[in-house]
Amino acid sequence: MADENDHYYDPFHYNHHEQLNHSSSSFPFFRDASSTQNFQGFDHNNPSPHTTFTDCLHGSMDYNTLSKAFDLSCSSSEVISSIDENPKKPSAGDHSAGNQSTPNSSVSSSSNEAEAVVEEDSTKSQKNKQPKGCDDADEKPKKENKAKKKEKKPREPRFAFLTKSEIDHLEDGYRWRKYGQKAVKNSPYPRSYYRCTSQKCGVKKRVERSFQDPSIVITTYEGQHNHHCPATLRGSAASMLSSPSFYGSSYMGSTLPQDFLSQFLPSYSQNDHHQNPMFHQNLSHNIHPQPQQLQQQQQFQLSRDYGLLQDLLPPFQGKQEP
DNA sequence: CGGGTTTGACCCGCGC
DNA sequence: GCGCGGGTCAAACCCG
Repeated sequence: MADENDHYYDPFHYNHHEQLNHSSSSFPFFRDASSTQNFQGFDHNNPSPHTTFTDCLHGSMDYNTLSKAFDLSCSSSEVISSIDENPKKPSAGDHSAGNQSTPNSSVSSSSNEAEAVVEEDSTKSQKNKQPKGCDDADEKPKKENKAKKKEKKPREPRFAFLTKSEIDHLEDGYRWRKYGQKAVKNSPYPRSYYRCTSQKCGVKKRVERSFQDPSIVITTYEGQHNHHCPATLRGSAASMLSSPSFYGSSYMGSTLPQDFLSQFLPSYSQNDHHQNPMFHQNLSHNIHPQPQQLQQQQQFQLSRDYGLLQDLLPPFQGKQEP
């Protein structure tokens, strides 16, 4: 397997050379591949040297800083850790993370509403790069596609976040087409797979509900839109992220690579974000323009417990060791 | 009728 | 090698 990928996808790595080069500074949510799964080691009292957010800081921020960064006024989403799908990861402390039953509930300082994380791409995602159907040729002889699939594309960046909402598929300004749904192991809630309907856009999105807290939706974006947002930004995710409370947060603003944001946020533009009407709106209002959805969408009660985050993730994401 | 959703089958990587 | 599980395909179906 791709040992070359051993150090996971790292937002700074990822396309360092391409889009995020200037962001080499620091991305708050970046989690080093070497770090373990999810938020496991993320212990307040003991910010594990090999884990989670602290890793993101690149020394430029401390835990408190991060916490502040997450202290978003009214976002409805909470970005979680990278979904560590990379099983080969040394299990050092993995199990701790996996212990959903024993979250570090003691942690407390972060009243974050949104936590963004670029999630390392799993090796699995690679196989997806060459969709079977994409070869116009034959539809049936899928086996023939194998050869083609061999070509490994660079991992797409992933960006996951949690959203407290009763709506599974949140508006984000882009149009998505659902192409699959799978049951999630150890979770009563299925995972839905969406693809951007734009022809040349290969951005994918996974949506699943936390098995721990059904009110929380875990949304994972993969890839970058190569087109403009077809619709006015309305989505919670985008709204949240592009809102002043997120982007403009004291720390976020300086740490979140704008390019990165623009990759995922339809309307976001480092040049015009202040012109974006959504940008001025309170998140609580712009999350869902539709009254109905507005009602359904709940304001996220920011968990101060990072441990909760790991709790929210289905076990597989942590690939914790048995 | 076009576009989106559902859903079973299939593919493939990984762990055992 | 086998089974598991995530991810994708694509036919059937649904809906405006």
